[in-house]
Amino acid sequence: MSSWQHDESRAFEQWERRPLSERAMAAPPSPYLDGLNSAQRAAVEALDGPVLVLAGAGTGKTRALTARIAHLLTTGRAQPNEILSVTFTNKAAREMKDRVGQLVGGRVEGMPWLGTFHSICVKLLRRHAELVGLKTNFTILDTDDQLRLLKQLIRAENVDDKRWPARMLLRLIDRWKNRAWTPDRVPGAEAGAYNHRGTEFYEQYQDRLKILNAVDFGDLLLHMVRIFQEHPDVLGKYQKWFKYILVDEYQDTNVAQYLWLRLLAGGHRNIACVGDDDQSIYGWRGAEVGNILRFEKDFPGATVIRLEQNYRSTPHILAAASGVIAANESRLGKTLWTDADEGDKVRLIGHWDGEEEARWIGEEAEAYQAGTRGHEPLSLDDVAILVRASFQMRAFEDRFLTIGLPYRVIGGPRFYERLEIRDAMAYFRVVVSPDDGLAFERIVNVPKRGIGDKAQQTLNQAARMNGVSLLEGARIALADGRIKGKAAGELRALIDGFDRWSALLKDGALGHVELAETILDESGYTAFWQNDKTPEAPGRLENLKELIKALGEFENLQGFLEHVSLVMENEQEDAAAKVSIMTLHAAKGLEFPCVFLPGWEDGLFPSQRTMDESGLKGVEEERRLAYVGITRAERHCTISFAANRRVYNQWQSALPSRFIDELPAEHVEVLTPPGLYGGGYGAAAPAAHEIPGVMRASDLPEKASRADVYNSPGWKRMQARAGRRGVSQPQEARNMVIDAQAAPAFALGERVFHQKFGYGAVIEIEGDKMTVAFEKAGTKKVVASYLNAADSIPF
DNA sequence: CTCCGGGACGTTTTT
DNA sequence: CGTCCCGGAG
Repeated sequence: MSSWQHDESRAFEQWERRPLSERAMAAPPSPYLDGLNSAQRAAVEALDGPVLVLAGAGTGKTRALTARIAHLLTTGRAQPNEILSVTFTNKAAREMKDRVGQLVGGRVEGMPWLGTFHSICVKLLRRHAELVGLKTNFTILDTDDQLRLLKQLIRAENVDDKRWPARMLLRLIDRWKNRAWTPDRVPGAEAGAYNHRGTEFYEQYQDRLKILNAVDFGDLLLHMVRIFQEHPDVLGKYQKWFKYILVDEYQDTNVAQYLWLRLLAGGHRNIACVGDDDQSIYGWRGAEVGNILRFEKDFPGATVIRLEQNYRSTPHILAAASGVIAANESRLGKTLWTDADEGDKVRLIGHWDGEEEARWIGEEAEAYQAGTRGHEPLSLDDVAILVRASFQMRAFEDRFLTIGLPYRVIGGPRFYERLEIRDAMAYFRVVVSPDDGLAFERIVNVPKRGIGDKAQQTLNQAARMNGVSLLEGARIALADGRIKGKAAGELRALIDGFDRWSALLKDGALGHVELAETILDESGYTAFWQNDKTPEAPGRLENLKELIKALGEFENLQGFLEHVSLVMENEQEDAAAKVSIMTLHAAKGLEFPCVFLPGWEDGLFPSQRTMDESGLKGVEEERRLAYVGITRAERHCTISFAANRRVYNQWQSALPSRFIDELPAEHVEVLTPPGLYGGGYGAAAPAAHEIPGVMRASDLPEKASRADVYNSPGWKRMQARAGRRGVSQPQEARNMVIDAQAAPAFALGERVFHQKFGYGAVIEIEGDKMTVAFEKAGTKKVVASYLNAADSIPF
């Protein structure tokens, strides 16, 4: 953490140690104001009425936001529990809590109402659940549960779920909930949706949720909006209680969130929204840029503050980003500037194909690391590759695995989405909330108990006929003798298990951690994975252990379940320096000294599908994504594209992205593709251009041209080569850098284990490169340091 | 219940 | 070219 934060908290502690009389005579110190620029300061001090802070990328938004909270607290305007402060992600919430804590010297015992929209809504909804027909221990369904539920409904209506997939219906309902449309308020224009039965299914779905005592993510907001609308007394209470409201990433709010905020701010209107219309990249999942564009109309008399001084990137990078985003029509408009040193131009390079692009970027990353780019050596942690779509990652993974360049993929499946975690959670859910039929259904036959489809149908029937939960239905079916034989015995044992565990939960005889372990052991779930011989099994057991460990940090099972469905993340810190690979979406909010932006080809980026579905609006959102990508870079930014790319293993050619034309030429250095031009581009030092220390949007850039790239000698050579050979495979990798570190010794024929490919046998050894015949993944060439001896993997 | 093969599909994703 | 899902066969 930077030192100013420590200094400030120390100053505050000193202040608190002074005698009361002294403190009463002087204004409290406000060290959190130190070092803020005037716009940031304005954003901190404009406390009353609606405020919109338009915070460009890298302009110190979080700093202003946290200082604002510190200011509210220090001036005594509000107690910590009277500030409602909303973010989108848990990560953002955590960061804000940490930083506020540092600013006010840890004096604040948490801030109960600083959190994500969803976590705050859960808290509120638990208090008022009965107002929407729920019990206070309702469970939160995830996408998987939702899909299974919808599938049941669809099948019950004899609808062909091939033609009308549950996914489609789920997306539809999701969209409607994002817009705060309850089934009765879905506009007529949407009547044709899902074969004219969309609203009907929506209604059924909501009915089922109520019976299950469950909500989905959308409901968390929707229920609260409804409660606020229908119970003015409840709303009034919270309007008074939350004296100040702060919202982060306002451009990402959907209609339901907007309504929720507007209702809560309806009294005093002390609402401060921070956001950047140019970074709105979640329109496809319901975010309404309109919310931020309309702010001044929604909240008349609002103060609008622009944060425009950028502390992250060099002028060239900023100019490139500004040049691109300037092509968008609907924006509030900001002019980012910096007084940082000029730095490198944004580099642009075209490649023959995607594999060559990956190869080149791998070498560049190594060159930055070694410091042979004419700069200070960088850590691999400082290097990021940001792609439009996750399938692009594979080319990089393959390449980096081959050359032994350490990398990490950010994103991917979350911890709580893993099979074993969800199974374990389902057991806990039934114990905590016996009405949760979806959870019961999930594990009734996991591990295998001989309770197959037919038996499950019987259970469902019994539950429905008697209007009870699935668990109760199971009891009835057993008593009736409708379930017989092996299945009956197993089912009885399972139900007895749940009764026993529920009793243990109630009388608290066992700590919840022990209880959880008991459940997993007695249900046979742990043994199920211990007996499993697939390569994934050890990892899964490991994850279960982690789950139990995490459980220890909570007071009870319910709190934990909530945490896992709402919060739990999958980031194990690991010390080794690695190149980061992630999507542009995942990169929002992050920054790296060195950024590579590959795959800038029309159809890929901007994505064809977005253009087809959303036309110009879609292109604008893609352009904002480009803007987000470029503005992640602090000092080095390299954009690249490939003329040919293998898509579903077919070669396709593409034109460079239209966004490349929008890059201002004077801030871009066009490189010549490697291996074609007597050793490359490296010698060409950038001409020393005069860059004003402060950039304005008025220096509007001439556009770089695709022609620049096409006319480069390297490109022409590539074309010539293409003509000779037709569309072809890329050339074999040339001599690769051999890793100096000693390779672990493996014998020919030895059984080995690889994190990604599983088990295999070594069939060829070439220095530190092993050719391994993997049992599942086929024959691959990999670096020995990625392999373990198979017998060293614990079972 | 489990296994295998045919067929469809193949952005972005948080909570 | 893979992967995933579903349905039918064993």
